[in-house]
Amino acid sequence: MATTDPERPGFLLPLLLLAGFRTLIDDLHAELARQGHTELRPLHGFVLQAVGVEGTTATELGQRLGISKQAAGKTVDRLVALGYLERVDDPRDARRKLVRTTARGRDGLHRSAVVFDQLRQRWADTLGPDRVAAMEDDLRAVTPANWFRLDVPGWFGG
Amino acid sequence: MATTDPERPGFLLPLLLLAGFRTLIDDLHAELARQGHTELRPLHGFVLQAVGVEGTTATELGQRLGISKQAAGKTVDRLVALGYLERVDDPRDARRKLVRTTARGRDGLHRSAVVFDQLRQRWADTLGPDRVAAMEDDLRAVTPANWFRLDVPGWFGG
DNA sequence: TACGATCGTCAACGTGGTTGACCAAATAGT
DNA sequence: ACTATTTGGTCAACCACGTTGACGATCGTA
Repeated sequence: MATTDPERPGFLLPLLLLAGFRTLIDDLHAELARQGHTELRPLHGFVLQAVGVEGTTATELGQRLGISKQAAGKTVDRLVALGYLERVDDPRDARRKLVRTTARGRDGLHRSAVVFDQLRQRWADTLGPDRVAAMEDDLRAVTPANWFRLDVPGWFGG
Repeated sequence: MATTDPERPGFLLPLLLLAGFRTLIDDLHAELARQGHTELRPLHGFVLQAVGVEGTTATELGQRLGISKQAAGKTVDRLVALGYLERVDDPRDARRKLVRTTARGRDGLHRSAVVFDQLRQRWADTLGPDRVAAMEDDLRAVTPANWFRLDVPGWFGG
């Protein structure tokens, strides 16, 4: 039975994980803003990623993000208004409306991937590539696989 | 100039950090609910922690959490309604209203600390104590020190 | 004493989440 | 072929959390 090291109380771990997440996301969006994507919010990037290049429907998007289809629809509305997504009628099913990324959406998506790679590289430069890889492997070992719930605002707040 | 390993794209790192954070917080609140604190939301635990055992004012709480005093006041309202906080007039300054934890609040705070220690221990059992410590040290090295902004819902969503 | 800074609160609003209800369209069953 | 059920999208009402602006009440100070 190991006792708790008073130097390393358990509550620090989640704070550090959140700080790491937030640092990456803030750095990403600072850089995206510099590259012209000033309106993009953290949430939007994840939604864009979830829509992907093939497109989806609002209902399916909701399932992917772990939120209701109504919430997904609202977020799509906003991203449509911002010019990142578009709705297209599905010729094979008049009920469905396909949600697709626009050229601007794909640009944001591509730039995000590039910046994320750069940020990871920056961490690797600071910590060493093996330490970053170890962190990823360790986190994978203690978190459910293929996890992707994006209802962060509602989850955290309530 | 290192190139990006296609096996380890940069966007995975923030997802894993978020997943780690969320896993810990979800496990904490599942256990707290089991111990009688069913109404506590993730945000509330942090607010409780920020109030501390000495108490504060809404304005100071807002500064600690990185949110406006109005937002802090609203959250205090909710935690008062839930029985975790109480407001007391400051006898030395009629403008100020001290926010203090109730007995129930202190109970939740204490249980949270215990559960967080247990969860960290569980990670140490899985990964090895050195790996958890390394993760903490590494995260500390790449995040701003003494960071504590808790405006997560508004930050992420917008 | 009068003035400026501070504390708490009220009001209005934006954003993201929920559930319930509903219509239209596709699919399944008799 | 005609119902009956399921499915996709939207509208409406609501809650939680954040924002800014305004405004009394109180404190500290010039």
